[in-house]
Amino acid sequence: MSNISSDVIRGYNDTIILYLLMEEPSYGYEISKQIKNISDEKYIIKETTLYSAFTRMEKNGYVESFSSEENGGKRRTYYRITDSGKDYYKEKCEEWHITKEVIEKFIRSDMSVKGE
Amino acid sequence: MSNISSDVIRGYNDTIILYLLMEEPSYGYEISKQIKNISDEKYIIKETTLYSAFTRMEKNGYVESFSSEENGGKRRTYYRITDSGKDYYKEKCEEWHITKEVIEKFIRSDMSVKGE
DNA sequence: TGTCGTACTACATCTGTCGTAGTAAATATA
DNA sequence: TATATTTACTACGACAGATGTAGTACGACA
Repeated sequence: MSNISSDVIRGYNDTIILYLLMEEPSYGYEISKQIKNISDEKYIIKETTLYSAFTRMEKNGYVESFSSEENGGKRRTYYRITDSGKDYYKEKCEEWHITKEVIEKFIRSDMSVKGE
Repeated sequence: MSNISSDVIRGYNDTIILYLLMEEPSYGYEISKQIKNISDEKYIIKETTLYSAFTRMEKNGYVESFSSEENGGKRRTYYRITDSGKDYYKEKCEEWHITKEVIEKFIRSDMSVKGE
């Protein structure tokens, strides 16, 4: 129903993006559509959040960028995940299980409406 | 093993504190010890994070503070959850299930070591 | 007497998200 | 053919929450 904010997911945006880049190299617009689709419209990442994540991750060495103009002439900046990025993704997956368990100790499931 | 950072839990610190305040009114030091114990030392909230959360939540009307000097003479600032705080907690619980589902669509469980 | 545990407060900095705005090419529609 | 919409970004400032560092002060224990 309600769509969640980037702020709630903060710290996992990079992970989400890296997950998609593990399938194949991609670019901003495509990634944002995939996040929207996969999350059933529940999470729509802001453009600025997405592009700043790319910049940050390239700086950290988790992704590499390259340009392509093969298609139609419209230039895009593609990103490819690096080995370091894969390691980081893996770490985040491990951390997620711990984080989830911790948070759930403080969530009363009887107070929330399951499903939607 | 590794203990998680507040940043990952960002947006859920208030929820965690409110959960504990639903049991009974409490104060900073006590809350921080409870978080540490309940999370099996996996999450140790920073003092500054905790106290700024109190200030923010009091401003938002989720908690009310009161002083007590009954015990030993050592003064403490206690916090009590308000009805508004209970509503907020409930909302956050509902949001959590959505957030969790969304994030898990981007987590490869085969890449993470279960248990620890 | 000094250290440790308790119980905070103040303040400056950092990081990631958000809002607003603007550019520009490609494609759809009228 | 003209215009609107979609695609694909970039720039920049604001903001909120977390962090680091530091300092205060009282009580208990050795």
